Amino acid sequence: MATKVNIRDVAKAAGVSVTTVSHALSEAHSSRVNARTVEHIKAVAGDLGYAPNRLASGLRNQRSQILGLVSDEITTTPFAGAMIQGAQDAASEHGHLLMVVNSGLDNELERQEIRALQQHQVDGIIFARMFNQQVSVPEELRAVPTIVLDATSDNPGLSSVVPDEFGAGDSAAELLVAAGHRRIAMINNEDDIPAAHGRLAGFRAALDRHGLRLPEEFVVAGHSSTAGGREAALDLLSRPERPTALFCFNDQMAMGAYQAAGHLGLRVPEDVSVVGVDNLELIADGLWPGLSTMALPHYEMGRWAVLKLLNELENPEAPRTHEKIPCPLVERQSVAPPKG
Amino acid sequence: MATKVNIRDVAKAAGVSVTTVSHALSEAHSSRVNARTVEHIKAVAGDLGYAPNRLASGLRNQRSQILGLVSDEITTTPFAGAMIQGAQDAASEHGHLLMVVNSGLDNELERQEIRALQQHQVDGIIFARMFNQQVSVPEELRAVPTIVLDATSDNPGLSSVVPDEFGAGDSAAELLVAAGHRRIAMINNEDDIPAAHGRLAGFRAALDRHGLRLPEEFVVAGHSSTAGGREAALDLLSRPERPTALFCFNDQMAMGAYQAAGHLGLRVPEDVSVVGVDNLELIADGLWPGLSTMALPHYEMGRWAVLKLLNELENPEAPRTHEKIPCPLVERQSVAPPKG
DNA sequence: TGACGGCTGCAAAACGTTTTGCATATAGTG
DNA sequence: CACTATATGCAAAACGTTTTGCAGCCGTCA
Repeated sequence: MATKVNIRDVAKAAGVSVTTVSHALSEAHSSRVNARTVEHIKAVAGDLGYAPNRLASGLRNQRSQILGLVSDEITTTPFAGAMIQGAQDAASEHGHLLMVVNSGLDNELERQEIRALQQHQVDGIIFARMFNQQVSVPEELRAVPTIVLDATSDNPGLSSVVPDEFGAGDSAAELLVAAGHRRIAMINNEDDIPAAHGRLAGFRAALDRHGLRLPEEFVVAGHSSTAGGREAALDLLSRPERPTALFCFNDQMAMGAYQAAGHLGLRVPEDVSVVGVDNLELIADGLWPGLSTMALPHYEMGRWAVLKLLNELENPEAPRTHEKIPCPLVERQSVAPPKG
Repeated sequence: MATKVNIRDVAKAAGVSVTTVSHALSEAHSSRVNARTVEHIKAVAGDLGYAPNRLASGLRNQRSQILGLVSDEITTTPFAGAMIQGAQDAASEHGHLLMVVNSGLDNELERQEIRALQQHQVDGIIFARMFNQQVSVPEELRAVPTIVLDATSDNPGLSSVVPDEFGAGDSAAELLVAAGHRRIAMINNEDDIPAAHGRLAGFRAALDRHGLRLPEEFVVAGHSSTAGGREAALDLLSRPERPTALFCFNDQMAMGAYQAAGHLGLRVPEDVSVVGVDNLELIADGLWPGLSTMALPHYEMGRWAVLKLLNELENPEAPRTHEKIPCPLVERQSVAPPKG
């Protein structure tokens, strides 16, 4: 392992002082040194493969150029990847790196990890959840600029970003109404979470707008899983007055709806149209026919969180904001006009 | 934001020198200071909420306590989460933190990210791929201790860890044979990758062991996707001498096999048994009936990689090793004895 | 009583940067 | 030619640790 080359080596090789090298390389201060010298120093630095030690510069500048990302159940959800990628892309574009920790549901461990992040002098922290929820962030975060990702904080002093759940429900209804459906049911998640309330509210609002009432018996809630969706769909689709279209809380429940339809001898989309939420490629692309679904903007939320954090770091007085990011429709083949 | 408390503040508050505080807190050197003093210093440090600045100690010790994890397509695969979690858990248990970067398929970007990691003085790097493959690692990694994760390197000087693909195929065959099947087909991935070769070889070896030949026409390769699995299964299951059991390259292809079976009026597992590989909860748990499948040990591989890296850091002369981790069977309901 | 050894604890240097203040050299002006 | 203004580069301090070498103090033993 070639022993590391430091700024002193560059100075020696270029025949100038350490100061001059630092200035020459610093963009902001390079005006203080002769253009020809700058050129020369850069060449020498390049030849030597010099790369500044960020530990040292972080120490000196009180700015580590590291952002912490603390998340919960990264393992059990397929969304984590997109969120991390969005955050990392944004960070990388601005010369920052991401330190990722996750602690499952263990609060004590989470606080410990946050302290570890702080010891490494992270410049700020993204506090991420894997599904939209209301959280109260650990108190150790008081000491660090923080953005809440895919959740809202009880502390309004923290900026946050969540999907536009209402809009997702609204767009799904629009899609089905535009296809000509009138008898549309929703298979909701039984949990008391913003996504369930928001999607239902948006869905209902859009139907209202079109003069279509959503009858109570056309909203059935189940466990948020394929099995839960299957049971709910079995119920709805075996009624005498069955709906011609189903809006499902998520793609997993929509997968259950497909299974129920198949079991009852109904075809998607000829006999029943289905719309999901999440755009899990694995499911939405895998189902046959492909599932039209509202994509959850995990990548964009990750990006937004980092950008916002960097902005607040730059400008500590910037107002805190609470962003909702739209959920675009991804059309596949699960929606068709109702028969007859 | 309360201004940070440093070791000097602790020393002042405790009425001793900075050195003494450092020694008292250092476990290894705490013998150099009176036990009562140690006690006192620890108390004061606790009261003040002192936490050592790792940037500074890293600079001084030439040991950042940071590990880099560079991966490719974290977004598009659901495995990334488990791999990262495994790595992070192991790192955290040993007082290290993980810096995660991913670069999609952009090699230039990847090298850039690796250099960024190096600037932050990571102690070592995990070079991870999202599916088992042969790689030649970027040359910048020559300068840092590196472990290859879910891939093998053309450079044998790098330790690596992959799933036991052969074993997965072997166990799958064992399961089906034990259930009484004789006419068993494999739906393989058409790509020229270790997983495809390994699983097929293991599968074939186990059948051989039981005196069952795997006829060439019972190995059909398709695109690694639900659609690819569907087509292959459609082919296999509509033959006059159709197989009674299908071993699928992965869970997505198995999902396609379910669809094909459904389409042909065959039931799983009564008419055809199915086994997958991956144990993607989303699919394996979501399918109806649940899919029996060989779990890919992503969590364990992540763990192993970090542990091995830490070990090589500790002990640079440790021999490099190339590990295969077993793929345990996760039984659900997709296997039953053949009819008649 | 004097010397020696063992405990304690301290001062200072080092890790690799960045930046301020100052010194020198050069050019510009009356 | 004297003097000022400007351009260029350097030395040194600081960021917060860790660790080596040394000094003071105490007790012990001859």
